[in-house]
Amino acid sequence: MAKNLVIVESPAKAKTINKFLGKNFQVESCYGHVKDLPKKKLGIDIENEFKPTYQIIPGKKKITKKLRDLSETMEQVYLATDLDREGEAIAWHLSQELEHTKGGRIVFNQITKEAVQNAIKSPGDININKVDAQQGRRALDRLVGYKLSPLLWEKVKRGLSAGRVQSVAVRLICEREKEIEEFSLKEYWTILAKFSSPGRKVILEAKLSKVKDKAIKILNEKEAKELAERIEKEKYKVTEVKKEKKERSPHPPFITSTLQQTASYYLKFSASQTMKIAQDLYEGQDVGKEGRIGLITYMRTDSLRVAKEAQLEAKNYLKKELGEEFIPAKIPFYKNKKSSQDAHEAVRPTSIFRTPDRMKKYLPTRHFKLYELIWRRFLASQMKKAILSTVTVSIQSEKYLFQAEGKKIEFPGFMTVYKERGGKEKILPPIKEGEVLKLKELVSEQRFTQPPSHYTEASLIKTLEEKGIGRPSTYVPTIITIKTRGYVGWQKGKLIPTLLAKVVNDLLVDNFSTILDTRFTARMEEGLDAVEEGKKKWTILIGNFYHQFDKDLNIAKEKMKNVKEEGLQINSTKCEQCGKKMVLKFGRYGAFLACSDYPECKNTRDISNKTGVKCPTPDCKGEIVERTSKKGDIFYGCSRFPQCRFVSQQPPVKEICPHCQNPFLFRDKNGFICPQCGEKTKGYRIEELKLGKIPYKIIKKINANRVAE
DNA sequence: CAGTGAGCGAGCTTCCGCTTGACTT
Repeated sequence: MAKNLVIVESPAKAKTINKFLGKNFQVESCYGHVKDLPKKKLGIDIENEFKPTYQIIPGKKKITKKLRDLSETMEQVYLATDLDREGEAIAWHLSQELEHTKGGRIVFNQITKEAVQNAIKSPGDININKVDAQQGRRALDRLVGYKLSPLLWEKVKRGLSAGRVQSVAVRLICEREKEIEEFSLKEYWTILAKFSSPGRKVILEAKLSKVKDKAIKILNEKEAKELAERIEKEKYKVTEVKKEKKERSPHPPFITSTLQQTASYYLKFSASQTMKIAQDLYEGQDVGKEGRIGLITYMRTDSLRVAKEAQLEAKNYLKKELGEEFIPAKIPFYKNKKSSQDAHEAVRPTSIFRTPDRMKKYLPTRHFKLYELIWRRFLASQMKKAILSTVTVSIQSEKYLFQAEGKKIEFPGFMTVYKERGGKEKILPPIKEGEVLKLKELVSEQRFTQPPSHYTEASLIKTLEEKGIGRPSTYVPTIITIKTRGYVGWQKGKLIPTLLAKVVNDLLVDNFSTILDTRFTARMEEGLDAVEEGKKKWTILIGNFYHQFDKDLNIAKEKMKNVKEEGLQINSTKCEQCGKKMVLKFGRYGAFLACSDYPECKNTRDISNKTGVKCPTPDCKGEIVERTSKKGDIFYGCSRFPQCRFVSQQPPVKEICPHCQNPFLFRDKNGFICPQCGEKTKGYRIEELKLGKIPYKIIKKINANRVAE
């Protein structure tokens, strides 16, 4: 029987460490937090120095009892929870619930035999300042969440929620939407020339970049045509061939946020899919002789740190498999962000020698793809920089400057295993300074300045992470929460704020500007750091915050618009029964218009965003309206539903049909489709003309961003 | 890919952060 108990947070970690410690040790997991504030009550005694009431989390009673019973039979009990704030609090909670914790508090931030054995040799005490920082964080989140949410139940709709993280996330999404709505597209044109070198078959494509030493600015088709005519009349020669060498460094290994972003970009995984699959890889897969083994390190981390052992292994692998020339002179070091809690390593393969090729037959497709991505990213991070050479060719006439850019990989370095965006080579034909060129063809292309894009899960997580809002374990749950509350809808992977989100966000920003500030969390963290350093009591920190918050709350209770009772006037729609104003309210099925004279007049009306687009169904007199499904997906359907059942996931685009001149098109797989005549069209059309002696093409774009209002 | 909110009223909704396995349909 083992004499000593070691408690860690994750069962997979327990299993690994069990192997390191031998027969005298039993390693068990507490599965995260075991105690917390009660769910149904505030659990913070505001009158009494914010004294928290903790209870064993209902679902954790069994595991807590198991650990307590075990602790009775053990000589030493070591608390080996994570070394971050939350881990310290878990250790503290465990120390309250167990028979004894004589072994003490031990910490390690990488799961290697040496690190764990060293930790056992030098136990310490629970760091109460760190625990207090956690208590401060917990209390603040509870106060904000459990005071703001009920205010919203009273003022807007039952079941709503607000919090330090989710409300800022919603704010970001709302503000981005506003920028997009306010963006006005500006048309501009580019001109591309194809040159040939006399006597050779070489064709060089170059972009017009300057007119009489000034940057080009072509605003419309007429200007483009006039310019093309003048360009055609001049003589051209190569005035400069500029070569440069550039180094490109590999990305650091993955942390949770970058893993989610990159898997979204390359593999089209949702953030929660990525986490689920990564969890499977972490917990272990059956891989032949080795049996069931964890393939990657822990996937919820904010640290770029890599165990020395893993770096040496990577070096060995490179030496054996790729060659010494890929090994950098110095072992790479990636510096963490200030906000990193550094409890776990970066996400990396547990052994670089378990190559994706070898693992392939043991893994389902998606698991394989994610493993390969993690494996490549890590190996790349341990490799030499790539060296690229660029060449810029300038072709000039008296008035015009054209430029062509080429790119060549001189030494691929890390790019051998990890391809990047924009990493493609473009080789220009050999060309010398002073060479006279002949203009063969001109192409004018219509373009539009593009509005900022909607947030996706991945880009929202990126922004939150950059601002230090939320933690690796909460990015996915936060997104799920704001979706289930009805604050955001889906449209092709884009996060679109609902009317509800906009109304709630305006109320919160107006009344609680401090908390809704994107820098609020960073400021809170500074305060918590002071607590952790023993410079400030957590109760004073929270007291200062609550003092102002309570004032804001009281003002808001008085003055905040009660949308639930009065509704919100959003347009000049009149009630067709009594002539009074119709106002916006939020019901079980989303937003609707109600008569402002309720309860005297009980008239209600559906709200839908009109697009001004005719229904494409033959003989249907309906109009396309934007709607939201039960699941929160945004779609476009006929206003005559259920008589007409036309639906489209694609929004109508404000572009003229080249066939019938109907002013709206829908997006289609390969381009666009006209709702009036059914004509399919690509995303552009090309007009071919003759300009003097040379062919001249005009490419006009269909701008998919010009969504009909 | 969507059909409904307001008859009445008791009881209830909610935060962020740490971790998965044990439930039923």
